[in-house]
Amino acid sequence: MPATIRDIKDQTGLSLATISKYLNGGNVLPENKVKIERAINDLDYQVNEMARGLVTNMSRTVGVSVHDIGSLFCGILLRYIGDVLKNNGYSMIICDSRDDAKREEENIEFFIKKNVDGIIVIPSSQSKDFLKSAKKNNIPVVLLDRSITGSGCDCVRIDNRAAASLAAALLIDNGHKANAIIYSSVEYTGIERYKGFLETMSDAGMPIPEEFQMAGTHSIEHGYRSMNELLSKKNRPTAVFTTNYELTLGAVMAVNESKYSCPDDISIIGFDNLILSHVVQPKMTMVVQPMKEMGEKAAQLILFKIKSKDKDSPMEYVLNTSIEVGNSVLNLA
Amino acid sequence: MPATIRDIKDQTGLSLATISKYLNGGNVLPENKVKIERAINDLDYQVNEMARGLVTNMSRTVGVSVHDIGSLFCGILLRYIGDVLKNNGYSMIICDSRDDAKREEENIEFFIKKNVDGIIVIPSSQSKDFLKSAKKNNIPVVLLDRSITGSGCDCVRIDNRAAASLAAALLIDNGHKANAIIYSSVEYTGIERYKGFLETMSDAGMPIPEEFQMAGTHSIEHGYRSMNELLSKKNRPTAVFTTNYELTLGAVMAVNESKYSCPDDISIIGFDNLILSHVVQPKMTMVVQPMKEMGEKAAQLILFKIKSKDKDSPMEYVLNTSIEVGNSVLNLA
DNA sequence: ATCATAGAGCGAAACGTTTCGCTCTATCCT
DNA sequence: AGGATAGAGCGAAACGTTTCGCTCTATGAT
Repeated sequence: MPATIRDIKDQTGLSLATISKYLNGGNVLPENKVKIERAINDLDYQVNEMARGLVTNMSRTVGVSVHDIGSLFCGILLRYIGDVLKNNGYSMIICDSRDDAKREEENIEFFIKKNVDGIIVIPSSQSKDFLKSAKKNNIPVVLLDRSITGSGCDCVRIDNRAAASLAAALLIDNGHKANAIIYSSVEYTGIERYKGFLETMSDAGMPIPEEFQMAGTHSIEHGYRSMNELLSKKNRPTAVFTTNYELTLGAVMAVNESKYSCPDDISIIGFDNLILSHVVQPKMTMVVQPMKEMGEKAAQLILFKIKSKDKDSPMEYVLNTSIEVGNSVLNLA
Repeated sequence: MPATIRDIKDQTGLSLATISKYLNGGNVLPENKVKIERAINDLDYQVNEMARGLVTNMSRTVGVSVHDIGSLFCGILLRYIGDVLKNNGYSMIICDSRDDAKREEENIEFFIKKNVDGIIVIPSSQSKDFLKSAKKNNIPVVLLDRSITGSGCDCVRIDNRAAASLAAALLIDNGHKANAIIYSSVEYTGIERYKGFLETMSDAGMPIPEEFQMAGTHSIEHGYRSMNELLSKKNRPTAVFTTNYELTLGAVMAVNESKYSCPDDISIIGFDNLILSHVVQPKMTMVVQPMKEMGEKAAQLILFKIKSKDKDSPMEYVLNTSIEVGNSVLNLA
């Protein structure tokens, strides 16, 4: 039913090869160009991507596996990724891994079955099992947000240590001397932020005591429980750094439900400025990541990898973070 | 490089037709079945979906256009849609329309260019322009969450009037007599909720005065400004019904920043129970939609439409809502 | 014993592109 | 004027499946 290149051949009298050449950006005589364009218009022709894919072995599709499609963080990244891909004629097929390494691996298998040209992963864990099948099928992979140690993969992320240092510096500037950190110890990202924070504090002569280092999972629960624990101590910290969105959420919940208030009784500096900062009271002070840049860079990078088919040494883009100042940190200085 | 059906033919000595039949669930002799399965394993064979698609004219792909991929609401729906599709061997390609009718139309065009078998739309507006190209190409469309009047389209949604009635009934039960509504007057959904709320209140002998009917866009801003306006009135309402997630967010922000507090000075009943209800103080009372059921139903429906290739009269699934009770509504009774 | 029938297998055509290697024409240089 | 060259066009093969319509065998009924 839909028009094919053959219909265009019939209307223009040109050969399939010439028309195909035109469609793929090759040079044809101006008069022929006019003819072809008219025919395309008349017939409402659209390239059959499956036929094209069969020959070229390219689907013009990128698979994106996100650690949690229900998270705002991923949603925002997906927006920017999608924009770049679409503008380049690529579609994105999305799978949710729900923070589960096994599911993540299945997603990659699924992508391969669907003949994607490239894969972007917002990893759910440090597991690199999923890389195997991608490597085997020679499909380029770009990691976004969280890198995986020793993966040898292309990656777009922030400098997590530096970001945590920013947070530490801000607390120091505001005169806080009893500081705590609630972090995720199950991820590279979280551990880096932890290291950056501790190092900067130590360098400033204010090492963080063990009991103020709250390790745990990447979850609202961990944030919630840890904050409760901190608040119940005899010597409460004056400030807490929560190293990701979920932890920040949980910590804020805990404070809101307690008899204490922020920032008068406890200061909080969070991570990832999403909608949260507009709705909770007081307005949060947060370390923010350049979401737009991250998403766009990841998309551009995977497109480049697809086109260049290269074996170049993996690239790593490390983007800068900044602090958005709200009212959740009290000035003690 | 990857194995083809021809390699299986070589290893088993069977014909292409027989192997294809097996792959598509047809009957073959038990001994041949064993042979084929062994070959598939040995060769690590995977069907080339593009070749298959070229013949069958099916891509086993569904396009999903969401009104805002950055919204939690869409993220959650996408999770459930994705699960069902993937379990059925279908991939979903996602486009964001950012609440823009033009972009929505472009998304559909894009889907068609990509040869999707079916389309799910979480519409961004009442515009039905985008339906044209889908109809022309004979691709089934399922509307999710928001129906479009006169579209004649399959649809999965809640009964918005009934949902609003629930909210009204709860306020009435709690003895509220001065009630306001902040709603989106630019959407069918919002208008239905408005009607349901007003009707139930009228029936109870408590019609909502004009000045307590806050019409506007579907946005945090509208919720924020309207709540501020309501709070500044001499005769404040005792309760406010906010008819969607963004409006609820905005309204809560306004109250938090004001000298008033919820629920002591003003009660709020919101819509769409997302993470918000856990983090804001007090815990919100909300009308909740059955997200899982909605997503899954929409996916099942589009799969059915694709398979049955039918011209049946459009189906409409209307799901039930419920109320999740928190502490944001004061009992005056 | 003969015939009809059901089930399984097969060969070949078809799906709609791209691409390889060739021919042809027109241009430009010497 | 003759030869080299660049540019455009073309025919045909190839990509990896599915499917149509046929043949063949084995079974069961008469």
